[in-house]
Amino acid sequence: MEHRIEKIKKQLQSQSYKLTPQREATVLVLLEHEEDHLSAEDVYLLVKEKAPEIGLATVYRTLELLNELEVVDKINFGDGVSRYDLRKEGANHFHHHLVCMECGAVDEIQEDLLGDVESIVERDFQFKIKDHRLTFHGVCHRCQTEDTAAASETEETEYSSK
Amino acid sequence: MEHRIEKIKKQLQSQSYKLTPQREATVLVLLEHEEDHLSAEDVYLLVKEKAPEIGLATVYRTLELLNELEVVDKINFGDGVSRYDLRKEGANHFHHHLVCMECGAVDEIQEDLLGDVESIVERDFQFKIKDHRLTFHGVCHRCQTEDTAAASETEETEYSSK
DNA sequence: CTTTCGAATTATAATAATTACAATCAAATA
DNA sequence: TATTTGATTGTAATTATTATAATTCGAAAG
Repeated sequence: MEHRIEKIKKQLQSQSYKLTPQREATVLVLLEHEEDHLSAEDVYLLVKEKAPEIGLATVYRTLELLNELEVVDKINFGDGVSRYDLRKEGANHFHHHLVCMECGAVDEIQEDLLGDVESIVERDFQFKIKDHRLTFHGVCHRCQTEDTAAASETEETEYSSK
Repeated sequence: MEHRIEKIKKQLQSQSYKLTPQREATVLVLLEHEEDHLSAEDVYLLVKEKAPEIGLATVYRTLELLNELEVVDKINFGDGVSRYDLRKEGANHFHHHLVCMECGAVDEIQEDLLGDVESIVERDFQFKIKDHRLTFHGVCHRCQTEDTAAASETEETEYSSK
């Protein structure tokens, strides 16, 4: 964990940015919640526990910066907020997502899967691919088994969808 | 063109919704701009030309309704606004997009391409896929040829997301 | 060690997208 | 015709995000 912060620090410094305490706290929160898909507001609240004096605008700016450095990916699942997802170590492509339409859970797929598709697209459309976003919407394995077992118990979603 | 409106009308009626003049004007605008990826605001301005008395809230509501009926797909390219994309006639899956990081153009891919990938995902993750979103970010064929022509014009290829 | 300078941060204000609200209107029904 | 129901309107409210201006911090120079 420690060396990942070091690495990010070097990335920042290579572009003459600094790893300020606020930025460090933000990165720490992201590392500790690698599995989740936090919104800027979520990150803000969590960082505040470590560094209560931080401002929301700083969190936005830090996330923006980390996005430019490709440390995090900004993603939108259509619920009105942007979420920030830490890129896996050594990953050269953005991972994919499975969004459950019933419980709201978001699972990740680390495997590439798109290699062939990308070759086809680059050839047929003469489009130089730099990045991709692939999200499947459907029913996760948890909800499938629940559904067959207990008919339809209203399940609260993970995200507070306004 | 006329029969597509008829079809949408029937879809509405089958769920006991009505094709009101405002809804009809909105659908018409969508049909006339099938190639584009309009935001709610864009649609509003265009519909106003046909039906000046329409309100923005009605446009939002109509688009929401059409989205539920799967007549349009709501999509977000990360620029802060939702865009509404008419589903091709007879299409049973949402089409894919190529977003150019240089000129901002958005091209569409109608071919499926994901059949194999979806089989793998459904099997390996026991995830029942209902819908998908696939977007490639990169450089479109137009910008590629421009780039090679005027190779050393601007070194800056940074993509300002806003 | 002190001064200086520029980047970073803060609180707050502004903007932009979207949704909620309350009154009005229109078609459908009795 | 009177009543009910659903749709629309303009506006207000809410939410996410970005811009601003003043302040602080930290490294480099003296």
